[in-house]
Parts: sequence; C-alpha cells; structure tokens
Amino acid sequence: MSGVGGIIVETEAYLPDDAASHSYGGMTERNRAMFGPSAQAYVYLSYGLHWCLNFVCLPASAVLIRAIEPKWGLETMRERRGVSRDRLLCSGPGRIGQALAINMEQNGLPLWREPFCLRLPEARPEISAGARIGISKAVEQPWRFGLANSNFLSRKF
DNA sequence: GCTCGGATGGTCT
DNA sequence: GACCATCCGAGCG
Repeated sequence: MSGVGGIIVETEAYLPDDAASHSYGGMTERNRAMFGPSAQAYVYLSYGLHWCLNFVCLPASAVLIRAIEPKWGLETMRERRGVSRDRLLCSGPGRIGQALAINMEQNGLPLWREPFCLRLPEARPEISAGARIGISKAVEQPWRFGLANSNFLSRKF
C-alpha cells in the first residue's frame, strides 16, 4: 500500500458454514468478493466507520487481518492514524484500515501485485490460536491465529 | 491499569 | 429497525 505495512501478527479465519462469517447465508452485494477467486482482497465497512481488510482463501472463506507489526512507512501511518504510539498504529482491524488507507477501491483486487506485496516469513513462526474477537455467533471456534509473543496484538492470546 | 458508552452508517430482515 | 468481524475518550482506581 504505497510503501506502508509490516508483519502480520494476528488474523482470524471465517469459513463457509460459519455463522460468524459474512459469507454465511449466501452471496450478497457486500460480500461478493468473498465468493470470488482466492488470493484477492475482501474489504468491508465495520460499524459504519472502520474499513477492514480480508484475504479471500477458498470460496466463501476469508482471513481477517487483525494486527500488523508496523515496519515500513511509519511516518505515513502515524499521520493517517494521528497517534504517537506505534503500538496503536495497526493493532486492530479498523486501525489497519486507517493506517493502510483501505477502502472499497481495494475490494476484489488480487493480492499478488500492487498495491499489495505479500511475502512469506523466512522462518516458520510459532502460531498460537484462540477464540475470535468481537463476534456474537460461533464464539467458541478457536479460529483466531497469531504470534502470541508479539507486542502489536489487538489483544493477548 | 480498568470498564463503560457514544459515534456512526451500511446491510439485511 | 436491529444488528454489527470497531475504536476512542471519559471516568474511575
């Protein structure tokens, strides 16, 4: 996203047949991107004011990007966020949306080229799992994943 | 450190 | 008209 970003440290999975997933109940105008090809972005507006970024995986499945350890373009992200503490730059899906200037223009864009730039980690990281955050259905599913020892989580595992 | 509640608007029933 | 995959600031300890 024009030179801003970092290391993804927290995600949540949303599957087909998952009552907490936007894809649950079939395709609508809003969630159309979720039913499209894999490896594209799915963007939606949360609570009327937060843009949230997902990666579409299998059909009707997506991974919500919940937290990033800021690495690149810190000044730009600080300006967009209006915060001084780097801890709060990208620690939460809505904060990521603001820091990366996410909006509907990215909805449905492929992830393998500009404005995205995805890389695998050099070493396989230790991934922790836990219950998802901020949902009211399928609460018990442990489909929140991330780096438990990161300082940039939206919440501890 | 914590909890609580308001802001805010698209989507779906 | 209710429901949200949220954030932030105020108030309190």
